[in-house]
Amino acid sequence: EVDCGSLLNELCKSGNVDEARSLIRWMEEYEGERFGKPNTIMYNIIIDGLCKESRVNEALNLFQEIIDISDVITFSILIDGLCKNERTKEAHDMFELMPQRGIQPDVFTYSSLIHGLCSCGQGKEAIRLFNEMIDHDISPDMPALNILMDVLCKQEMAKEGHKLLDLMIQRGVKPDIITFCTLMDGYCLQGQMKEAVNVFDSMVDSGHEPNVYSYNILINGYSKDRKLDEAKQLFEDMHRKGLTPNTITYSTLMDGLCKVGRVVEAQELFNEMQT
RNA sequence: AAUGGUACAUGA
Repeated sequence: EVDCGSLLNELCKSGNVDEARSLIRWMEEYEGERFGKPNTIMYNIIIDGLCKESRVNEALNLFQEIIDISDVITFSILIDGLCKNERTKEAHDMFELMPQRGIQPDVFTYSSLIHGLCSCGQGKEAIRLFNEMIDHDISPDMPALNILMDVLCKQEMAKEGHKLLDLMIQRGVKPDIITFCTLMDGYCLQGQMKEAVNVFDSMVDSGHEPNVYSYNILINGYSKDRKLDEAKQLFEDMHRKGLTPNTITYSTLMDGLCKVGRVVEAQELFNEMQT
């Protein structure tokens, strides 16, 4: 059973959802002879695999077939899948149908929907849901807090986000590198580079080695603020730390340079990137 | 120890 689940998982994660699906069909057919019935976990693996390939309709069809054995994970997978394919309305509907099936949303379900709503500009509703989650005595874990941080930041409420960070520290919850990066990006979005750099420093102080995300975020902040010398400086710092810039690093910096007319430097970067 | 959620750029 467990090994079969692992196999299905391997297949899905390596882009062979169809193989995994046939395997399940096979199990359904030979049920009782060699194997037992496929269980909820196995179906969840397939449904998630389909969603991750943007085949949400197929995922929904399979869901209809196995709705009687679906669980909170099945719902979370579908809500996430719908949201990531710009179908937040349906995700929301599905969320509201859960209690009718006797399934209560958990922190993953809320997080998926909150994140989805935030990504399609429904920050207010996202915040309302976060509060609803708290009211239901579901305590936010690190990813859930990071998602809330992102919601606040994308609403240009970096200052509120900063309060959330302080609150976490005060309560003995150790923010992770994503918490810091998300807040840095929030300050960058509002053009508050001094604050962003402050967060970068507190990130380092709390023992997190900056990664490519941390640098990309600050480089982007400076670029958008037309401070290309600072941005280039960070690009150098990054090298000195032994970090390898990625495509995002290059396109961020090249875009910034182009937009202030430093096209030659952008071209140089482009050449460097090819090697 | 089989399944779900979180951070960065450009472009249409």
